[in-house]
Amino acid sequence: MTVALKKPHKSARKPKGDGHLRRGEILAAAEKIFIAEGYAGATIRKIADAVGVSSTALYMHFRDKDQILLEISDGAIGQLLALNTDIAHRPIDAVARVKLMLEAYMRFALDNPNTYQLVFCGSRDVISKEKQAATAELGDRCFAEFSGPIHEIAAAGRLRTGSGESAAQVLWAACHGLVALLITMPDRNWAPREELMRVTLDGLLHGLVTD
Amino acid sequence: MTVALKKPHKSARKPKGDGHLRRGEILAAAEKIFIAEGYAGATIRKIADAVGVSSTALYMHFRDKDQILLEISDGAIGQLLALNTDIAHRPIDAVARVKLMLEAYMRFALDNPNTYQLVFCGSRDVISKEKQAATAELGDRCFAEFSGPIHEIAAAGRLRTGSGESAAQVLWAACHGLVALLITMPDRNWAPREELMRVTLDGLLHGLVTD
DNA sequence: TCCGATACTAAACGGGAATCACCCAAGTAC
DNA sequence: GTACTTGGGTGATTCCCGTTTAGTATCGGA
Repeated sequence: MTVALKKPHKSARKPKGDGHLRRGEILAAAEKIFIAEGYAGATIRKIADAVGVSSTALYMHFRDKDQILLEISDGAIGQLLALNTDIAHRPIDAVARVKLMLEAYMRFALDNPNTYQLVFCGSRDVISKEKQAATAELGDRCFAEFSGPIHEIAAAGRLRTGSGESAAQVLWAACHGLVALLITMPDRNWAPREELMRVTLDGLLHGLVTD
Repeated sequence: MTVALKKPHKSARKPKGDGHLRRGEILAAAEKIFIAEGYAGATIRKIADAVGVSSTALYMHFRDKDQILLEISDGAIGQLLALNTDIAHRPIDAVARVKLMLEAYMRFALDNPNTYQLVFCGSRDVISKEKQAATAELGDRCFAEFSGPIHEIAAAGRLRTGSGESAAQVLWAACHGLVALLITMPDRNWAPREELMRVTLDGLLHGLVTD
């Protein structure tokens, strides 16, 4: 019964994880490595070593490497979605909601650069399209949440140019561009991040939305 | 003397490329494959096969795979730089020059998606920082060329908010974001590209620059 | 007590980039 | 002509990757 009585097996095999405990262990280890070393750095073997298990064992719990990392990303994107829905329900001006959402989006990206890259900069080179299904759907819901207030603004006739849809896409793209460049080229001579974010938001909102 | 007299060697070895001809052959083959299949698809072996040479031979002419692909990118970015310098010297309003440059930038990206991704979306995962030296320098010169008219605008006191430097970076980032998303997520429900580009440019310029 | 399911393992596969030790042709010096 | 150098070429090898295969230890239940 007690652990101490366990006879040493001939193999150094790790005992079964009780229940679905092992799955969580793998995700936790993978997340740590992924955050520290990015997609390419988080190899199956490294993750397995960190858990103290053979690389093959990961395939008991996950279909492949991408599933592990996308599952991690799902968690993170879920947080982003939660932020967005929270902001969406605040009783404030639609423009203010848009601003808050985009700010939250950019801070999220800068706080989780590897996750952000995996989900939003992932070329089809690195990760195949079909596997992204679940994560992409979460991203869609984020965007939908964000589109809400934009369409309110459009419906109120406050868009200086373009449709609500294109305005939403452009706002998203501009913020994406800023954080993507900050993440992938961190050594450039950037103006202070806060100012860049402010200029992006103020500039675009002032240019797109009439008072 | 004549080629016809050449005795067949025991090996099917490809004869030496005269002069530095082989180097060009490799670049041409690599470019074709890279454009068609992207970074991961352009493997050393595929390129070597296309040239009709062993994979090892590529290392006679290039330090590693990245050097080949970055050299290709240099050519493309050179074109972009030429476009920018051309526009820079036109006798038109600074705002108009900015607009033209950004438009040219976006069209270039959409026309050369793989090159664009390699240079501007390249995570450190995929391609190490030091190797980017030459290409990054070209990119810098592009940005410098682009910054010129922006600083003119700033000097004329026509900037509604932020410094010239931050305005330039924000404008670049916004355009980057748009094309990066269009390239990496081509299947989304995008508004027409022309409208997205127009709304981005009109919106931001209207928001940042006073008449 | 045996049995099947489950969670694990070592070993191997195939394919990437890069390197190794060697090879051959051509030029040049003597 | 003969030796030496040099530059472009090669097949085999190394190392790492994700993934697969075939086999093994352990456990819950009949």
